[in-house]
Amino acid sequence: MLYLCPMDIVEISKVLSNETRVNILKWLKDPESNFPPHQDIDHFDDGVCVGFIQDKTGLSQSTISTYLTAMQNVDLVIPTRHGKWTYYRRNEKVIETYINSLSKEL
Amino acid sequence: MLYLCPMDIVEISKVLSNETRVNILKWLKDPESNFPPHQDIDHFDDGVCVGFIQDKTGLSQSTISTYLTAMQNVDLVIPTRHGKWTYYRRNEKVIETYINSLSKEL
DNA sequence: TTTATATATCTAGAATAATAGATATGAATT
DNA sequence: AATTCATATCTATTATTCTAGATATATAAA
Repeated sequence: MLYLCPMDIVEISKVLSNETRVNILKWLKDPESNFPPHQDIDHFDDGVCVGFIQDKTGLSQSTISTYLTAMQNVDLVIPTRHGKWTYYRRNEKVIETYINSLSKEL
Repeated sequence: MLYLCPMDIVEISKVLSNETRVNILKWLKDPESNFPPHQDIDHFDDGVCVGFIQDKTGLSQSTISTYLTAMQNVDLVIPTRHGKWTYYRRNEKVIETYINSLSKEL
């Protein structure tokens, strides 16, 4: 079983202390039912493009991009570039490790 | 199994997005080894007094009192007054429910 | 090779959090 | 009842986060 260090736990908690960012993580659990189908790609294997996430939140493009970058910085999500689009998917390993760490540390 | 609503999850995450507050929660898990013995009371059944927690953090009295009040507001800790002192202990039920909720929601 | 599109980054203002000093409250002590 | 002690609350300052508009970049399309 893997655990995060205290600092990483706090950093991830910061990211999760915002309702929009938590929602994004939740939506990415089931892209099929939370987002329209992509055009260039007929699957969600690499996640969801920024524009779809932005549309769903109603916040500005720059805000959502900033959020996703923050989530990526603590490895909660993984970006993949396909042409003009960046797709973001959950990093299940880190999410699980974070919860394990809370269970142990907290 | 009990779960918290999304708003409560975010509010608790906010409290946990600060290293000092996370440390306080951790220290309260094992008061015997983290704090000196109380004078008026020879046990930690109701938790630890504010002064001891303040000493351990090195932050000001008002800051620690504010932190503990914030933790109490989301039910992470339970205060008990004995004479001049307020003792704070962990609310294990809420901590467990928070982790359960993350496991399910996240 | 200009133009359009998607995303990222920069810049800045508004909102919130961190933090401590001063003051208030509540309980014990003198 | 005046004093002391522990904690809480008020007030103010600084630091950080939120958020969006403007701009930059990277890719695709014309």
